[in-house]
Amino acid sequence: MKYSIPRGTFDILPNTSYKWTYLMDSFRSFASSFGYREISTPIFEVSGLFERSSGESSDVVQKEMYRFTDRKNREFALRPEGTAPVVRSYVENHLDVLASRTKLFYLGPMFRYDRPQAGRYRQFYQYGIEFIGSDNPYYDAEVIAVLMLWLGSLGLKNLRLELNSVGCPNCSAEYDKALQDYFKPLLPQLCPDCNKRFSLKPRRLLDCKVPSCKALRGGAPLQKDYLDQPCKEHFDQVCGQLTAMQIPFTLNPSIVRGLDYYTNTAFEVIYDGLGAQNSLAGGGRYNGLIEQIGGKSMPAIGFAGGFERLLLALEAEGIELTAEPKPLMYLICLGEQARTGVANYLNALRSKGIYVDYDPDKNSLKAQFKAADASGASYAIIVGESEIAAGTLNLKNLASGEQISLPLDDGTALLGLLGID
RNA sequence: GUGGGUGUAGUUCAAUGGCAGAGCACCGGAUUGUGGUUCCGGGCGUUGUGGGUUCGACUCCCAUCACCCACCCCA
Repeated sequence: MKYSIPRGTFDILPNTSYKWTYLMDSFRSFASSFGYREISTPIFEVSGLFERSSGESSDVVQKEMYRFTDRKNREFALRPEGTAPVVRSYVENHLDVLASRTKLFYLGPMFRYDRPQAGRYRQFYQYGIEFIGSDNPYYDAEVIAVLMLWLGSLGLKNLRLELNSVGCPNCSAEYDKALQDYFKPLLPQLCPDCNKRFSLKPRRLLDCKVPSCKALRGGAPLQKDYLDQPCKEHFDQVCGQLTAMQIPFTLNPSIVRGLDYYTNTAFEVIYDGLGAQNSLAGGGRYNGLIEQIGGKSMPAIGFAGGFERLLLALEAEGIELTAEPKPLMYLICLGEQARTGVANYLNALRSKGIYVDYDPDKNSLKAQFKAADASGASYAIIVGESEIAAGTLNLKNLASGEQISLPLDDGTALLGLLGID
């Protein structure tokens, strides 16, 4: 019986896994220097956590969650996003008592039952940070800065940061009403999806892609005209902070985050040229979420980004962050006696962190040299019967062809020569 | 969930209803003690799967599965 991988998932094979490792390490160290510390939560949680936080009506909850019950009929879901679990952990472990400001980052797989597409998978990997504990607009800018500066540090150029404020529960309700007033007479001309959006999430009317719908929203009321005074001030200050940090952004009034918990600042990083799924990362403020999940009221802001799309973007710009690891040396043996005599030496080098390639099934000198070249090794170590007898080895520089003789010791002679200790 | 496209060797692709092939990769060899180039040799693969039409199907039809792309949604 042959098995195949579940739809919408992928294996990270050795020929690309090193890129993933590099990116993850890079994110870890970048976030760390801004004071964020790693948190890891389970891959599944009680379903109610996501229903309450993301919103019962959100697509993620309605049709994209992988749900299951365990033997005692408890209802769980594979996590579709990272913020709710982090906040759950924050509340459950009383991190708010330990410090008034909490800076967290996370990495890991998320799960959504979507139709797979370019840049969209059913199991996908996200990186993200969450800042909890202050409504200071500086932190909005800091969170965005971590994201933009990190992406910039990888060498990406064609990025666009789009910014909006979705207001607080008070003023956003008023805005929704204004939108409905505007669109109500236009309903017969709008697409069926927009007709659903009208009552469910009026804001979604603003980012429909149907041309006829696009044409009708020219005179729609703008969010910024409906922000109340505190929300407006907050947003202005966020913009000011970003400008001071020299992080370019564009205002986009139609940015609507898909999950219900967002308040005030909402942003998205767009990378054109990835196909339809052009959102590299997104996030925003969620001042009401912590209380909603059972903690005490705490302002917070965060973002999440997708590794798959990031890798696509890097590839699109031809950016090679790191090369596939290659062996430093290739061990060539002639004869059984040499193989036996060199086994311990091979282990000694490898134990000291030297990547040495070796294949005991290849016999001819020619085949072993071919393998050494193919492996990309810089040096060949050549040992035959006469070397064993003399207690020496030959070290050959594969690029220059230069060859010298060294003692077959515990590796110190070789490592010393190469300046590795 | 809806629509369009595509499934042939490890891979990239040929084969117009009439014998399933090539490049690359891989393995072996050209006096098992000095490589990369070159040369020679090495492929019966359920043509994604299951049905159907036909004397005959990789080719046409139906179904199904998978992948790609788009809608939707979002990372």
